Amino acid sequence: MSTSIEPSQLTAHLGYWLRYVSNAVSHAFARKLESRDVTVAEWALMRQLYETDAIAPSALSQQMGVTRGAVTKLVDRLLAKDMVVREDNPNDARAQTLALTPQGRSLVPELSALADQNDAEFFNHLAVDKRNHLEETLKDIVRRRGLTSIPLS
Amino acid sequence: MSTSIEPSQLTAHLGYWLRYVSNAVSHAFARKLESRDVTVAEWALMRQLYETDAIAPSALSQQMGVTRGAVTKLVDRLLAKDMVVREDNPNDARAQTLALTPQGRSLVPELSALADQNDAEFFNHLAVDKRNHLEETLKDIVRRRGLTSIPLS
DNA sequence: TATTGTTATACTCTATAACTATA
DNA sequence: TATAGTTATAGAGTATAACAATA
Repeated sequence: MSTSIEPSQLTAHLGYWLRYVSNAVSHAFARKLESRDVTVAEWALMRQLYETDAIAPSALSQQMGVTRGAVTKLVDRLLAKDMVVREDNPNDARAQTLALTPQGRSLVPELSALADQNDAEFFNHLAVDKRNHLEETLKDIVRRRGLTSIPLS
Repeated sequence: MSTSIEPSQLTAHLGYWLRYVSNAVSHAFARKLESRDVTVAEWALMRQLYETDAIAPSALSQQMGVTRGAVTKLVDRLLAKDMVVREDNPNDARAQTLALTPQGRSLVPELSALADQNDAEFFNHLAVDKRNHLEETLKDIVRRRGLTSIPLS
């Protein structure tokens, strides 16, 4: 089922289209998040914390697929916004745990609604089974990511 | 078909997974491109030029879904690397046309091979029909992008 | 020695908006 | 006035690598 969007076999790469769509979706989402003074990466972190409250930064970095340094920076920002708390681990003076503040926790559903709205703009025209397919396929790739190289430094 | 990756309805967003996977794929690809001294965005531009040689920067920016300013910067870099040429349009002194140099053109298949290799790492475990589905769905979204907001400034 | 988290540094990618030259 | 392209500025997002503290 070739279309005018695919003029050459040489340049038909899934990674390319993935990046193209992801950039557009994330950019539109960033605009929506501006109203709540949250960035996309901050949202991703809060979303993860919402699920696994409380968690060590190192574990979070692995779940998010980014470095510990990146987590440090995001958390610094979210601390300043009173969205998360950082606590020392009494059992290991090197370790910490992160958790959402009540304020942060209550914001997540609002952000989630914006994400739903953003999703709708980009994916609602797809048939339901196509949408589900896309979701399953993406998660399938995530499950496999151990096989490939994501920075964990 | 719920899995441990989806612990909450509240946080099941396609945009989230798209970004997660896209980041991982692009990062791994960036590492591969380093050996040719090309970045991912430069590759995207060269890929587009490969298909529509020669083209105006403004048209290219629309095809790529980025601003004209972004194209200017990428082209500046690719000029320095002798990958593209920038020519004045004799019919309109404001306009230009961009094209790949012979060197740039000959590099594209090499980069394409790296992209294939990268795709393989992330998508080969998927059944063929799932992979095709993913590609079609992504292109489907791109076709619709006129409906949503991509910066064109 | 290994691990946890931080920090310094440096990119890439991209936008916004003002600007210049031309139409 | 409108359009083509440039530029100045800024910020998000992220990595790498060295570091300090602790285990």
